Amino acid sequence: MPVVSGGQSKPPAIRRIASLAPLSDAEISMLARASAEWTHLTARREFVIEGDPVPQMQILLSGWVASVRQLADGRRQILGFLLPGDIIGLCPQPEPLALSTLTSLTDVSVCPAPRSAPHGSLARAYAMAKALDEAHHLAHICRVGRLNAQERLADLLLELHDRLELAGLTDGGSFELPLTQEILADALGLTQVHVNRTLQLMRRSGDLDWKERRVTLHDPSALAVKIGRDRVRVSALQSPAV
Amino acid sequence: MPVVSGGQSKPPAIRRIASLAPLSDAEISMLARASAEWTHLTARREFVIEGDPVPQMQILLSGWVASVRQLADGRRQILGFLLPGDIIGLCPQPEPLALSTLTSLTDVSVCPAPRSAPHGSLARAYAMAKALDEAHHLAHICRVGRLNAQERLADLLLELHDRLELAGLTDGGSFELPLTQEILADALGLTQVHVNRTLQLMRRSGDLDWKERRVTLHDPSALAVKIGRDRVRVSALQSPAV
DNA sequence: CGAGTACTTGACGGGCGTCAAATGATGTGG
DNA sequence: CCACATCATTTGACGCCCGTCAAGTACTCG
Repeated sequence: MPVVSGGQSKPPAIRRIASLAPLSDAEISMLARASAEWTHLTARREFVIEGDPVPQMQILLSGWVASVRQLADGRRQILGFLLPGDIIGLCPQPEPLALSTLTSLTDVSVCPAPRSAPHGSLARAYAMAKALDEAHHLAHICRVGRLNAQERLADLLLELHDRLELAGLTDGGSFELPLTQEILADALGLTQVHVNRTLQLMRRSGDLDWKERRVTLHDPSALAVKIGRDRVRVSALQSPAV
Repeated sequence: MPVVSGGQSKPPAIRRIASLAPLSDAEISMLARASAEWTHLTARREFVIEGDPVPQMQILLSGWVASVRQLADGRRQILGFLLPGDIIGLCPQPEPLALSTLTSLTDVSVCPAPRSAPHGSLARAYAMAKALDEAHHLAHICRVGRLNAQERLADLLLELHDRLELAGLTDGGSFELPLTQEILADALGLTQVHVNRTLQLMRRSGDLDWKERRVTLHDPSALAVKIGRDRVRVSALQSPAV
């Protein structure tokens, strides 16, 4: 659960938001206060529905969420994943409608996102978050449009690794991946069976390991080079991470 | 080229922007004045490069632009198309870097986009434009991830039709499509050869016609139903068009 | 009229989907 | 603590959609 830890370091979600812009102490404590009002959500709940009005802006504090579209005949496409520190309902237009359904993949906790002052650092952090969202969507188009199964898997896992790293949720190349192969398949535009086969291949070639909900990329940067992946950059002010 | 016509109706680009929010007369004439300072660009020029700083915000007045990513080994993925009335360089974050390369597919004219007052209708129009961009990107993920070749083609052509309609650039189900089959292939995650074959099929089944750079969808709404496509909606304030 | 570009068509192969079933995990109640 | 249901992973056989390679046919333009 979201515990604002005693004295040591920031909780993952806040740590990640703070990495987007140099927040003031006042802004950090706004976030800390907001995260005290967290709510809980169990796994497999559709808590935002495509086409419905977008609810109050929220911060995902812990757990994983998928942004999903379902086709009439049952096919599903996962548009992206939301990780701790990601913002829900960040839409500049008036009376926004949700562009996708949000489903909790795990137990999840969220809290209301503090309103930002017009020109403060928090507003900048939100703008960066929105831009990163867009960058991830574009990366996903490329993945699904032009990469083969192995490249898709590697590329997605590397993106998730980079994003989780900013929240302090990685341990070297290793991190928790609370997804089933079927969910990966729906994200990558593949079938569950083929994802499985591709994973076997990558395990045997030593690229990764995956047991008990934990993935280990044996050499993330080598893998990134191998498939020709660049890190995401959306602003010149940004360190060359995420 | 961009002629602010004598007395009759608004030029396509302005017409489309005005469809996003109820602009005041003052705002409309700001747009008209801005469009008088248009610049020209010939076809096949990369005028924004991925990773470079984003230039001054501009309005695409006429012509088609592709948002492109090129992989190291030569594969290309087109992330989306920009049509007259679309905004270039609309990024809220500070010192933004371009997330994709912009290539003119035809001769193109652009003009600087007027700065919007903080809470005016023009700001709302820009916010809507940004939201529509996002919606189109998400639609593209689904297309490329889960639709087969025929569905991809139909879905993309329907989207382009709907967007051009708002600019007054359609004639029933028919509109100019200044794209080669190779460019369509790069957008749809297919090969040029397979796009060709798919087009033949759809021609023979009576779904569409395409000669001399002009496509005709014989029955757009029937086609939309056939492939299970909904129109894009990003705000409750929006009429159920585009 | 020749060169370039876009479109068309055919033959063939492979990556990935489909169908089906076995094996292994996880959890719940008796 | 075991019986049993449920869910996730694994594996095999087979086939199709789409990619690849190659050649031929229009168009356009200098």
